[in-house]
Amino acid sequence: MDESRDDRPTRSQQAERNRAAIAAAALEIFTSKGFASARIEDVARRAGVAKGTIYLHFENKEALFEAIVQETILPAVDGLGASEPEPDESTRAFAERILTTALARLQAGQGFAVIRLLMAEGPRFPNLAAIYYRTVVEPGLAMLRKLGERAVTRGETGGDVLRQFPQLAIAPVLMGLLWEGLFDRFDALDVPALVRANLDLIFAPSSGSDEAPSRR
Amino acid sequence: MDESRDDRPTRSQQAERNRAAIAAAALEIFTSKGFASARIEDVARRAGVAKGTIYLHFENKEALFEAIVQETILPAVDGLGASEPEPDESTRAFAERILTTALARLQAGQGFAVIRLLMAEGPRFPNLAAIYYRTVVEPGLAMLRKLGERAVTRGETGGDVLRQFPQLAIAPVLMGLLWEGLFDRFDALDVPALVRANLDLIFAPSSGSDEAPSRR
DNA sequence: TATATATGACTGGCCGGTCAGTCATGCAAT
DNA sequence: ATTGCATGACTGACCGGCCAGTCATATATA
Repeated sequence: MDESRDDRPTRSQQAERNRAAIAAAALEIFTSKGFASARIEDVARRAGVAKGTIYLHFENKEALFEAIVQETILPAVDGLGASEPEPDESTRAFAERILTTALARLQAGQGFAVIRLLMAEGPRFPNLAAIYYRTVVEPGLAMLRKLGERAVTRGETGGDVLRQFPQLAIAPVLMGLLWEGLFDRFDALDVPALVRANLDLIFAPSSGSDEAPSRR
Repeated sequence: MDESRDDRPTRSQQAERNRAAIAAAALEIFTSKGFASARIEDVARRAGVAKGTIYLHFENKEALFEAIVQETILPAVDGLGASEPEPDESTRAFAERILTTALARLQAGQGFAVIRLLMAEGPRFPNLAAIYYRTVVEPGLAMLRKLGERAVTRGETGGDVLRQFPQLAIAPVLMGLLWEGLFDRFDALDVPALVRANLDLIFAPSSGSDEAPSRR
Protein backbone atom coordinates (compact mmCIF):
# COMPACT_ATOMS: atom_id res chain seq x y z
CA MET A 1 0.00 0.00 0.00
CA ASP A 2 3.02 2.19 0.02
CA GLU A 3 1.91 3.79 -3.21
CA SER A 4 -1.33 1.90 -3.84
CA ARG A 5 -2.25 3.30 -7.31
CA ASP A 6 0.73 4.44 -9.37
CA ASP A 7 -1.42 6.41 -11.77
CA ARG A 8 -0.52 9.46 -9.80
CA PRO A 9 3.03 10.60 -10.56
CA THR A 10 5.55 10.90 -7.78
CA ARG A 11 6.46 14.36 -6.66
CA SER A 12 9.75 14.49 -8.47
CA GLN A 13 8.09 13.21 -11.61
CA GLN A 14 5.57 15.99 -11.33
CA ALA A 15 8.35 18.48 -10.75
CA GLU A 16 10.16 17.31 -13.84
CA ARG A 17 6.94 17.51 -15.79
CA ASN A 18 6.51 21.10 -14.62
CA ARG A 19 10.01 21.97 -15.66
CA ALA A 20 9.34 20.67 -19.14
CA ALA A 21 6.03 22.52 -19.34
CA ILE A 22 7.75 25.72 -18.31
CA ALA A 23 10.42 25.28 -20.95
CA ALA A 24 7.84 24.61 -23.66
CA ALA A 25 5.76 27.58 -22.63
CA ALA A 26 8.81 29.81 -22.45
CA LEU A 27 9.83 28.83 -25.96
CA GLU A 28 6.48 29.97 -27.31
CA ILE A 29 6.33 33.17 -25.33
CA PHE A 30 9.93 34.14 -26.03
CA THR A 31 9.69 33.44 -29.72
CA SER A 32 6.47 35.37 -30.11
CA LYS A 33 7.38 38.36 -27.94
CA GLY A 34 11.16 38.52 -27.86
CA PHE A 35 13.21 38.38 -24.68
CA ALA A 36 12.49 41.79 -23.24
CA SER A 37 8.75 41.82 -23.85
CA ALA A 38 8.12 38.28 -22.71
CA ARG A 39 6.48 38.26 -19.31
CA ILE A 40 7.40 35.56 -16.84
CA GLU A 41 3.85 35.54 -15.59
CA ASP A 42 2.59 34.67 -19.05
CA VAL A 43 5.02 31.81 -19.22
CA ALA A 44 3.71 30.62 -15.87
CA ARG A 45 0.09 30.85 -16.93
CA ARG A 46 0.71 28.98 -20.16
CA ALA A 47 2.63 26.30 -18.30
CA GLY A 48 -0.22 25.98 -15.82
CA VAL A 49 2.02 26.88 -12.93
CA ALA A 50 2.49 29.72 -10.50
CA LYS A 51 5.14 32.34 -11.14
CA GLY A 52 7.26 31.30 -8.18
CA THR A 53 7.51 27.76 -9.51
CA ILE A 54 9.54 28.99 -12.44
CA TYR A 55 12.17 30.26 -10.04
CA LEU A 56 12.41 26.83 -8.46
CA HIS A 57 13.61 25.47 -11.78
CA PHE A 58 15.48 28.39 -13.33
CA GLU A 59 17.82 30.93 -11.79
CA ASN A 60 16.24 33.92 -13.52
CA LYS A 61 14.75 35.10 -16.77
CA GLU A 62 18.05 35.07 -18.60
CA ALA A 63 18.93 31.56 -17.46
CA LEU A 64 15.51 30.39 -18.56
CA PHE A 65 16.08 31.93 -21.95
CA GLU A 66 19.43 30.31 -22.53
CA ALA A 67 18.21 27.00 -21.17
CA ILE A 68 15.28 26.74 -23.53
CA VAL A 69 17.40 27.64 -26.50
CA GLN A 70 19.85 24.91 -25.68
CA GLU A 71 17.33 22.31 -24.62
CA THR A 72 14.70 22.88 -27.24
CA ILE A 73 16.35 24.20 -30.35
CA LEU A 74 19.36 21.99 -30.55
CA PRO A 75 17.64 18.61 -30.25
CA ALA A 76 15.33 19.70 -33.05
CA VAL A 77 18.23 20.11 -35.43
CA ASP A 78 20.62 17.36 -34.52
CA GLY A 79 20.17 13.83 -35.72
CA LEU A 80 20.44 15.32 -39.19
CA GLY A 81 24.20 15.24 -38.93
CA ALA A 82 24.11 11.57 -38.08
CA SER A 83 22.39 10.39 -41.26
CA GLU A 84 24.48 9.03 -44.08
CA PRO A 85 23.76 8.76 -47.79
CA GLU A 86 22.85 5.33 -49.12
CA PRO A 87 25.78 3.88 -51.06
CA ASP A 88 23.94 4.12 -54.37
CA GLU A 89 22.18 7.41 -53.60
CA SER A 90 23.24 10.41 -55.66
CA THR A 91 24.74 13.23 -53.64
CA ARG A 92 22.12 15.51 -55.06
CA ALA A 93 19.30 13.28 -53.86
CA PHE A 94 20.81 13.00 -50.41
CA ALA A 95 21.33 16.74 -50.13
CA GLU A 96 17.73 17.30 -51.11
CA ARG A 97 16.57 14.81 -48.50
CA ILE A 98 18.55 16.51 -45.76
CA LEU A 99 17.57 20.03 -46.66
CA THR A 100 13.94 19.16 -47.14
CA THR A 101 13.80 17.41 -43.80
CA ALA A 102 15.44 20.31 -42.04
CA LEU A 103 13.11 22.75 -43.75
CA ALA A 104 10.04 20.74 -42.83
CA ARG A 105 11.08 20.60 -39.20
CA LEU A 106 11.75 24.30 -39.14
CA GLN A 107 8.44 25.07 -40.78
CA ALA A 108 6.55 22.75 -38.48
CA GLY A 109 8.15 24.07 -35.33
CA GLN A 110 9.09 27.55 -34.36
CA GLY A 111 11.58 27.70 -37.23
CA PHE A 112 11.40 31.26 -38.30
CA ALA A 113 10.63 32.49 -34.84
CA VAL A 114 13.70 30.82 -33.44
CA ILE A 115 15.96 32.18 -36.11
CA ARG A 116 14.42 35.56 -35.54
CA LEU A 117 15.08 35.19 -31.87
CA LEU A 118 18.69 34.31 -32.50
CA MET A 119 19.22 37.21 -34.82
CA ALA A 120 17.45 39.62 -32.57
CA GLU A 121 18.94 38.63 -29.23
CA GLY A 122 22.19 37.11 -30.44
CA PRO A 123 24.28 40.22 -29.93
CA ARG A 124 22.93 40.65 -26.41
CA PHE A 125 23.58 37.02 -25.50
CA PRO A 126 27.01 36.31 -26.92
CA ASN A 127 26.99 32.78 -25.54
CA LEU A 128 23.98 32.06 -27.65
CA ALA A 129 25.54 32.83 -30.99
CA ALA A 130 28.63 30.88 -29.96
CA ILE A 131 26.65 27.85 -28.86
CA TYR A 132 24.58 27.98 -31.98
CA TYR A 133 27.63 28.24 -34.17
CA ARG A 134 29.40 25.31 -32.54
CA THR A 135 26.45 22.97 -32.32
CA VAL A 136 24.52 23.77 -35.48
CA VAL A 137 26.35 25.88 -37.98
CA GLU A 138 29.79 24.35 -37.88
CA PRO A 139 28.68 20.71 -37.98
CA GLY A 140 26.16 21.56 -40.67
CA LEU A 141 28.74 23.17 -42.90
CA ALA A 142 31.18 20.34 -42.23
CA MET A 143 28.58 17.89 -43.42
CA LEU A 144 27.93 19.86 -46.57
CA ARG A 145 31.65 20.03 -47.28
CA LYS A 146 31.90 16.29 -46.81
CA LEU A 147 29.06 15.93 -49.27
CA GLY A 148 31.07 18.06 -51.63
CA GLU A 149 34.02 15.67 -51.31
CA ARG A 150 31.74 12.75 -51.95
CA ALA A 151 30.35 14.38 -55.08
CA VAL A 152 33.82 15.05 -56.40
CA THR A 153 34.96 11.51 -55.63
CA ARG A 154 31.95 10.04 -57.35
CA GLY A 155 32.42 12.26 -60.37
CA GLU A 156 29.19 14.15 -59.75
CA THR A 157 28.86 17.86 -60.43
CA GLY A 158 28.48 20.53 -57.79
CA GLY A 159 31.13 19.26 -55.47
CA ASP A 160 33.37 22.27 -55.71
CA VAL A 161 30.64 24.74 -54.95
CA LEU A 162 29.63 22.76 -51.91
CA ARG A 163 33.18 22.60 -50.67
CA GLN A 164 33.91 26.26 -51.21
CA PHE A 165 30.59 27.85 -50.31
CA PRO A 166 28.43 25.39 -48.42
CA GLN A 167 26.46 28.43 -47.28
CA LEU A 168 24.99 28.61 -50.78
CA ALA A 169 23.06 25.43 -50.12
CA ILE A 170 21.57 26.89 -46.97
CA ALA A 171 20.85 30.40 -48.21
CA PRO A 172 17.52 29.55 -49.84
CA VAL A 173 16.32 27.87 -46.66
CA LEU A 174 17.09 31.02 -44.76
CA MET A 175 15.45 33.12 -47.41
CA GLY A 176 12.40 30.89 -47.32
CA LEU A 177 11.99 31.14 -43.59
CA LEU A 178 12.38 34.88 -43.68
CA TRP A 179 9.87 35.15 -46.48
CA GLU A 180 7.29 32.98 -44.82
CA GLY A 181 7.60 34.90 -41.62
CA LEU A 182 7.35 38.36 -43.11
CA PHE A 183 5.98 38.45 -46.62
CA ASP A 184 3.91 35.37 -47.18
CA ARG A 185 0.68 37.28 -46.78
CA PHE A 186 1.62 39.51 -49.70
CA ASP A 187 2.97 36.88 -52.04
CA ALA A 188 3.13 33.21 -51.15
CA LEU A 189 6.41 31.50 -51.92
CA ASP A 190 6.83 27.78 -52.54
CA VAL A 191 9.87 27.29 -50.35
CA PRO A 192 10.57 23.62 -51.06
CA ALA A 193 10.49 24.46 -54.76
CA LEU A 194 12.90 27.30 -54.10
CA VAL A 195 15.27 24.94 -52.37
CA ARG A 196 15.01 22.37 -55.15
CA ALA A 197 15.63 25.00 -57.80
CA ASN A 198 18.78 26.01 -55.97
CA LEU A 199 19.95 22.41 -55.84
CA ASP A 200 19.27 22.22 -59.57
CA LEU A 201 21.70 25.07 -60.00
CA ILE A 202 24.38 23.62 -57.73
CA PHE A 203 24.20 20.19 -59.31
CA ALA A 204 23.61 21.43 -62.84
CA PRO A 205 24.86 18.96 -65.46
CA SER A 206 27.48 21.22 -66.98
CA SER A 207 29.05 23.29 -64.28
CA GLY A 208 31.53 20.47 -64.07
CA SER A 209 33.70 19.66 -61.11
CA ASP A 210 35.96 22.65 -61.68
CA GLU A 211 33.91 25.70 -60.87
CA ALA A 212 36.17 28.60 -61.77
CA PRO A 213 36.83 30.89 -58.78
CA SER A 214 34.51 33.37 -60.48
CA ARG A 215 36.22 36.09 -62.43
CA ARG A 216 35.17 39.76 -62.14
CA MET B 1 22.20 93.77 -41.55
CA ASP B 2 18.80 92.45 -40.66
CA GLU B 3 20.39 89.28 -39.50
CA SER B 4 24.00 90.40 -39.34
CA ARG B 5 25.88 87.06 -39.11
CA ASP B 6 23.90 84.07 -40.32
CA ASP B 7 26.32 81.61 -38.76
CA ARG B 8 23.83 81.01 -36.03
CA PRO B 9 20.96 78.84 -37.22
CA THR B 10 17.43 80.05 -36.88
CA ARG B 11 15.25 78.32 -34.36
CA SER B 12 13.43 76.19 -36.86
CA GLN B 13 16.72 75.18 -38.43
CA GLN B 14 17.93 74.13 -35.02
CA ALA B 15 14.71 72.23 -34.48
CA GLU B 16 15.16 70.35 -37.72
CA ARG B 17 18.72 69.61 -36.78
CA ASN B 18 17.51 68.20 -33.49
CA ARG B 19 14.98 66.01 -35.22
CA ALA B 20 17.71 64.59 -37.38
CA ALA B 21 19.98 64.04 -34.40
CA ILE B 22 17.21 62.24 -32.59
CA ALA B 23 16.55 60.01 -35.58
CA ALA B 24 20.23 59.18 -35.94
CA ALA B 25 20.58 58.45 -32.24
CA ALA B 26 17.43 56.36 -32.25
CA LEU B 27 18.70 54.29 -35.16
CA GLU B 28 21.82 53.41 -33.23
CA ILE B 29 20.07 52.69 -29.97
CA PHE B 30 17.27 50.69 -31.54
CA THR B 31 19.58 48.62 -33.70
CA SER B 32 21.89 47.83 -30.83
CA LYS B 33 19.26 47.16 -28.18
CA GLY B 34 16.09 46.21 -30.03
CA PHE B 35 12.82 48.03 -29.69
CA ALA B 36 11.76 46.91 -26.24
CA SER B 37 15.11 47.38 -24.52
CA ALA B 38 15.92 50.71 -26.09
CA ARG B 39 15.46 53.51 -23.61
CA ILE B 40 14.10 56.82 -24.79
CA GLU B 41 16.31 58.58 -22.31
CA ASP B 42 19.40 57.03 -23.89
CA VAL B 43 18.26 58.23 -27.29
CA ALA B 44 17.86 61.70 -25.81
CA ARG B 45 21.28 61.67 -24.21
CA ARG B 46 22.97 60.50 -27.39
CA ALA B 47 21.16 63.13 -29.41
CA GLY B 48 22.22 65.78 -26.89
CA VAL B 49 18.65 66.68 -26.15
CA ALA B 50 16.21 66.42 -23.27
CA LYS B 51 13.77 63.57 -23.15
CA GLY B 52 10.76 65.79 -23.65
CA THR B 53 12.17 67.13 -26.88
CA ILE B 54 11.78 63.75 -28.48
CA TYR B 55 8.05 63.95 -27.92
CA LEU B 56 7.91 67.27 -29.72
CA HIS B 57 9.10 65.55 -32.87
CA PHE B 58 7.63 62.07 -32.56
CA GLU B 59 4.28 60.91 -31.30
CA ASN B 60 5.68 58.11 -29.16
CA LYS B 61 8.29 55.39 -29.06
CA GLU B 62 6.58 53.34 -31.72
CA ALA B 63 6.22 56.24 -34.13
CA LEU B 64 9.88 57.07 -33.63
CA PHE B 65 10.77 53.50 -34.45
CA GLU B 66 8.75 53.37 -37.64
CA ALA B 67 9.98 56.76 -38.73
CA ILE B 68 13.64 55.92 -38.49
CA VAL B 69 13.21 52.64 -40.34
CA GLN B 70 11.48 54.39 -43.20
CA GLU B 71 13.88 57.28 -43.30
CA THR B 72 16.98 55.13 -43.14
CA ILE B 73 16.26 51.99 -45.11
CA LEU B 74 14.57 53.50 -48.07
CA PRO B 75 17.19 56.03 -49.13
CA ALA B 76 19.82 53.30 -48.83
CA VAL B 77 18.10 51.04 -51.30
CA ASP B 78 16.37 53.27 -53.79
CA GLY B 79 18.13 54.57 -56.83
CA LEU B 80 19.10 50.99 -57.51
CA GLY B 81 15.81 50.35 -59.23
CA ALA B 82 16.42 53.28 -61.51
CA SER B 83 19.64 52.04 -63.06
CA GLU B 84 19.54 50.30 -66.40
CA PRO B 85 21.96 47.89 -68.02
CA GLU B 86 24.20 49.27 -70.76
CA PRO B 87 22.99 48.03 -74.15
CA ASP B 88 26.03 45.86 -74.65
CA GLU B 89 26.39 44.80 -71.03
CA SER B 90 25.75 41.17 -70.25
CA THR B 91 22.83 40.56 -67.94
CA ARG B 92 25.17 38.69 -65.67
CA ALA B 93 27.52 41.66 -65.40
CA PHE B 94 24.68 44.04 -64.71
CA ALA B 95 23.20 41.79 -62.05
CA GLU B 96 26.58 41.57 -60.38
CA ARG B 97 26.93 45.34 -60.42
CA ILE B 98 23.54 45.85 -58.82
CA LEU B 99 23.95 43.21 -56.14
CA THR B 100 27.47 44.28 -55.28
CA THR B 101 26.42 47.89 -54.93
CA ALA B 102 23.49 46.99 -52.73
CA LEU B 103 25.67 44.79 -50.60
CA ALA B 104 28.33 47.45 -50.22
CA ARG B 105 25.78 50.02 -49.13
CA LEU B 106 24.24 47.66 -46.64
CA GLN B 107 27.62 46.75 -45.22
CA ALA B 108 28.70 50.36 -44.99
CA GLY B 109 25.66 51.69 -43.20
CA GLN B 110 23.51 50.14 -40.55
CA GLY B 111 22.32 47.75 -43.23
CA PHE B 112 22.60 44.54 -41.41
CA ALA B 113 21.45 45.99 -38.16
CA VAL B 114 18.34 47.40 -39.76
CA ILE B 115 17.52 44.17 -41.53
CA ARG B 116 18.02 42.37 -38.28
CA LEU B 117 15.70 44.86 -36.68
CA LEU B 118 13.11 44.27 -39.36
CA MET B 119 13.29 40.54 -38.94
CA ALA B 120 13.20 40.77 -35.20
CA GLU B 121 10.42 43.30 -34.80
CA GLY B 122 8.62 42.90 -38.11
CA PRO B 123 5.87 40.66 -36.83
CA ARG B 124 5.12 43.08 -34.02
CA PHE B 125 4.94 46.05 -36.40
CA PRO B 126 2.83 44.87 -39.31
CA ASN B 127 3.00 48.25 -41.03
CA LEU B 128 6.70 47.93 -41.17
CA ALA B 129 6.79 44.67 -43.04
CA ALA B 130 4.15 45.98 -45.41
CA ILE B 131 6.03 49.17 -46.15
CA TYR B 132 9.23 47.28 -46.60
CA TYR B 133 7.59 44.82 -48.94
CA ARG B 134 6.03 47.49 -51.11
CA THR B 135 8.99 49.82 -51.31
CA VAL B 136 11.91 47.43 -51.37
CA VAL B 137 11.02 43.80 -51.91
CA GLU B 138 8.42 44.07 -54.62
CA PRO B 139 10.29 46.55 -56.83
CA GLY B 140 13.48 44.59 -56.31
CA LEU B 141 11.95 41.34 -57.41
CA ALA B 142 10.25 43.03 -60.33
CA MET B 143 13.61 44.31 -61.48
CA LEU B 144 15.16 40.89 -61.22
CA ARG B 145 12.30 39.37 -63.21
CA LYS B 146 12.76 41.99 -65.87
CA LEU B 147 16.42 41.09 -65.94
CA GLY B 148 15.33 37.51 -66.46
CA GLU B 149 13.27 38.54 -69.46
CA ARG B 150 16.21 40.43 -70.84
CA ALA B 151 18.46 37.42 -70.47
CA VAL B 152 15.98 35.20 -72.25
CA THR B 153 15.52 37.71 -75.05
CA ARG B 154 19.24 38.05 -75.53
CA GLY B 155 19.71 34.31 -75.52
CA GLU B 156 21.71 34.35 -72.28
CA THR B 157 21.41 31.61 -69.71
CA GLY B 158 19.84 32.01 -66.30
CA GLY B 159 16.77 33.89 -67.42
CA ASP B 160 14.27 31.28 -66.36
CA VAL B 161 15.65 30.95 -62.87
CA LEU B 162 15.54 34.70 -62.42
CA ARG B 163 11.98 34.87 -63.64
CA GLN B 164 10.75 32.01 -61.53
CA PHE B 165 12.76 32.45 -58.36
CA PRO B 166 14.30 35.91 -58.25
CA GLN B 167 14.70 35.31 -54.52
CA LEU B 168 17.56 32.96 -55.35
CA ALA B 169 19.65 35.92 -56.47
CA ILE B 170 19.06 37.68 -53.17
CA ALA B 171 19.42 34.72 -50.83
CA PRO B 172 23.24 34.86 -50.66
CA VAL B 173 23.14 38.55 -49.81
CA LEU B 174 20.83 37.82 -46.94
CA MET B 175 22.97 34.90 -45.86
CA GLY B 176 26.03 37.10 -46.02
CA LEU B 177 24.55 39.81 -43.86
CA LEU B 178 23.37 37.29 -41.32
CA TRP B 179 26.74 35.64 -41.26
CA GLU B 180 28.68 38.83 -40.84
CA GLY B 181 26.47 39.92 -38.01
CA LEU B 182 26.55 36.69 -36.06
CA PHE B 183 29.35 34.37 -37.03
CA ASP B 184 32.08 36.40 -38.60
CA ARG B 185 34.17 36.27 -35.46
CA PHE B 186 34.25 32.48 -35.66
CA ASP B 187 34.84 32.08 -39.37
CA ALA B 188 35.13 35.02 -41.73
CA LEU B 189 33.13 34.76 -44.92
CA ASP B 190 33.94 36.53 -48.17
CA VAL B 191 30.45 37.74 -48.92
CA PRO B 192 31.07 39.34 -52.31
CA ALA B 193 32.71 36.10 -53.42
CA LEU B 194 29.69 34.21 -52.16
CA VAL B 195 27.41 36.42 -54.21
CA ARG B 196 29.57 36.02 -57.30
CA ALA B 197 29.68 32.27 -56.90
CA ASN B 198 25.90 32.24 -56.79
CA LEU B 199 25.70 34.32 -59.95
CA ASP B 200 28.09 31.83 -61.53
CA LEU B 201 25.54 29.15 -60.78
CA ILE B 202 22.55 31.08 -62.05
CA PHE B 203 24.27 32.10 -65.26
CA ALA B 204 26.14 28.83 -65.74
CA PRO B 205 26.84 28.09 -69.40
CA SER B 206 24.76 24.95 -69.64
CA SER B 207 21.67 25.32 -67.59
CA GLY B 208 20.10 26.49 -70.82
CA SER B 209 17.04 28.68 -71.09
CA ASP B 210 14.67 25.90 -70.15
CA GLU B 211 15.28 25.14 -66.55
CA ALA B 212 13.05 22.15 -65.86
CA PRO B 213 10.61 22.83 -62.99
CA SER B 214 12.78 20.49 -60.97
CA ARG B 215 11.47 16.98 -60.48
CA ARG B 216 11.48 15.27 -57.04
C1' DT C 1 7.08 14.83 11.33
C1' DA C 2 10.28 16.49 8.10
C1' DT C 3 11.02 17.77 3.59
C1' DA C 4 10.34 18.86 -1.07
C1' DT C 5 7.38 21.36 -3.84
C1' DA C 6 4.20 24.90 -5.03
C1' DT C 7 1.76 29.28 -4.48
C1' DG C 8 0.62 34.23 -5.30
C1' DA C 9 0.59 38.66 -2.84
C1' DC C 10 3.97 41.90 -2.48
C1' DT C 11 8.05 45.02 -3.28
C1' DG C 12 11.24 47.88 -5.51
C1' DG C 13 13.19 49.59 -9.53
C1' DC C 14 12.59 50.91 -14.13
C1' DC C 15 10.95 53.64 -17.89
C1' DG C 16 7.39 55.65 -21.24
C1' DG C 17 5.00 59.57 -21.32
C1' DT C 18 3.45 64.31 -19.29
C1' DC C 19 3.42 69.12 -18.35
C1' DA C 20 4.34 73.35 -15.86
C1' DG C 21 7.85 76.26 -16.35
C1' DT C 22 12.23 78.49 -18.72
C1' DC C 23 14.44 81.02 -22.15
C1' DA C 24 16.02 82.50 -26.54
C1' DT C 25 14.37 84.52 -30.51
C1' DG C 26 11.42 87.22 -33.58
C1' DC C 27 8.47 91.14 -34.00
C1' DA C 28 6.24 95.48 -33.09
C1' DA C 29 5.39 99.46 -31.10
C1' DT C 30 7.55 103.28 -29.13
C1' DA D 1 17.68 102.06 -30.96
C1' DT D 2 15.07 100.47 -27.12
C1' DT D 3 11.55 98.25 -24.94
C1' DG D 4 8.15 94.92 -24.19
C1' DC D 5 5.38 91.24 -25.71
C1' DA D 6 4.44 86.76 -28.12
C1' DT D 7 5.97 82.43 -29.71
C1' DG D 8 7.36 77.89 -29.43
C1' DA D 9 11.38 74.98 -28.82
C1' DC D 10 13.21 73.00 -25.00
C1' DT D 11 13.72 71.12 -20.29
C1' DG D 12 13.60 67.63 -16.57
C1' DA D 13 11.15 66.45 -12.33
C1' DC D 14 7.45 63.73 -11.76
C1' DC D 15 3.71 60.17 -12.24
C1' DG D 16 1.81 55.74 -12.91
C1' DG D 17 1.89 51.32 -14.68
C1' DC D 18 4.53 47.30 -15.34
C1' DC D 19 7.04 43.34 -14.10
C1' DA D 20 11.26 40.51 -12.40
C1' DG D 21 12.20 38.51 -8.46
C1' DT D 22 11.08 37.39 -3.26
C1' DC D 23 9.18 35.06 0.60
C1' DA D 24 5.84 33.77 4.06
C1' DT D 25 2.58 30.43 3.77
C1' DA D 26 0.24 26.13 2.23
C1' DT D 27 0.17 21.31 0.71
C1' DA D 28 1.24 16.67 0.49
C1' DT D 29 4.44 13.04 0.00
C1' DA D 30 7.86 9.89 2.09
